[in-house]
Amino acid sequence: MGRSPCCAEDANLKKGPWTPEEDQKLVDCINKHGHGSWRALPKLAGLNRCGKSCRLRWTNYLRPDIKRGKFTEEEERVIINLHAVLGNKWSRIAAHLPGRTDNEIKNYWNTQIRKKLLNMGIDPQTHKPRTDLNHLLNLSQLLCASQLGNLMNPGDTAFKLQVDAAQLAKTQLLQNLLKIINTNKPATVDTFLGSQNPYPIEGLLGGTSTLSDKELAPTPENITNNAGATSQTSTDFQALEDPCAYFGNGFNYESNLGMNNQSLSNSFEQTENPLPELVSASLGQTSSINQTDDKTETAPDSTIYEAWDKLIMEDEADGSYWKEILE
DNA sequence: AAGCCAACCAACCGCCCCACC
DNA sequence: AGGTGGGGCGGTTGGTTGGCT
Repeated sequence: MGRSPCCAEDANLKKGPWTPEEDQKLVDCINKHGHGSWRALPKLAGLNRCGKSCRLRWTNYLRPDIKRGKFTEEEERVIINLHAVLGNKWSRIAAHLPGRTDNEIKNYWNTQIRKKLLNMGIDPQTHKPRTDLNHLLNLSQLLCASQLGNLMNPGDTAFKLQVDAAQLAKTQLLQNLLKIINTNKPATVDTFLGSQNPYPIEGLLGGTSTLSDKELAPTPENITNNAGATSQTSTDFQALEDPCAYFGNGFNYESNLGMNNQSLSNSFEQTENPLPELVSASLGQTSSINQTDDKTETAPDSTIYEAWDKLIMEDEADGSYWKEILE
């Protein structure tokens, strides 16, 4: 099935990094003849490369209008916003960023933005709060370990420390769940970018992260970046050429993504409770993404509550702890 | 100084789409 | 209408680089 590779007929074609000489040949040839046919171009240029490789080298590196260097904050916001609308359509996203190639944007997304969103507790694919429950599982494991240890080694100070840690974790979990219950604002990428709490999920769980420290450790830089994004409004979308055009008639990406001014102003008014709307985002609000990708959104919520129930059940043997907290 | 590791990014691969015959 | 070829796209790989121990 499928077509054979364009250059399969000649296994002697060169692959790998381009030399300056090859670059020069390619540029000269395109300047002289243009690139009418990529397949014919290598022969014309005197290159032992396949046409596809030439095209890639030209479009991703040698084209004169390519803008190199670091992405600006504005470019980054445009990428995030467009990705929320378009998904991994890198070439479509690149069309809105003059001088940037799809490959460059894709790399930047995978190496920088993706990590930033994960840091903020946002799923980079759905642009919604992460729904993996590794944190809860870890917490549960910690609780099990502490309880088991307590049973087996009642006099062991190390296990007592574990028990203390587990109780601290419980306290934080309870406090954060109460906050969430009292929170009812819609979740969008931009409310997270504008949030004062850049680690919504981590905040919920009091920092029992399962990602590596490098990936998730709150850094001054991250916090600064997030704070700097608080000025973002829907004008970021307005600044784009016309994202609506992608969807033909009737698609209102602003309202579907919760990007209208009302929701934005609401989100900024609630800065006294910076936690994300983990509950309302999936139980209440239904964005277009929700509607098209519902299958990924239902199970995690119930699992969160199951984990919560499990915690309560585990503590039922000794209910005094919860009585103390609730009092 | 050497080795290890993580991050970055250029380039490749395989598939898809579309124009042309 | 169906086959074929070329170009384009998105995912992935692997080489390079820089930081850390």
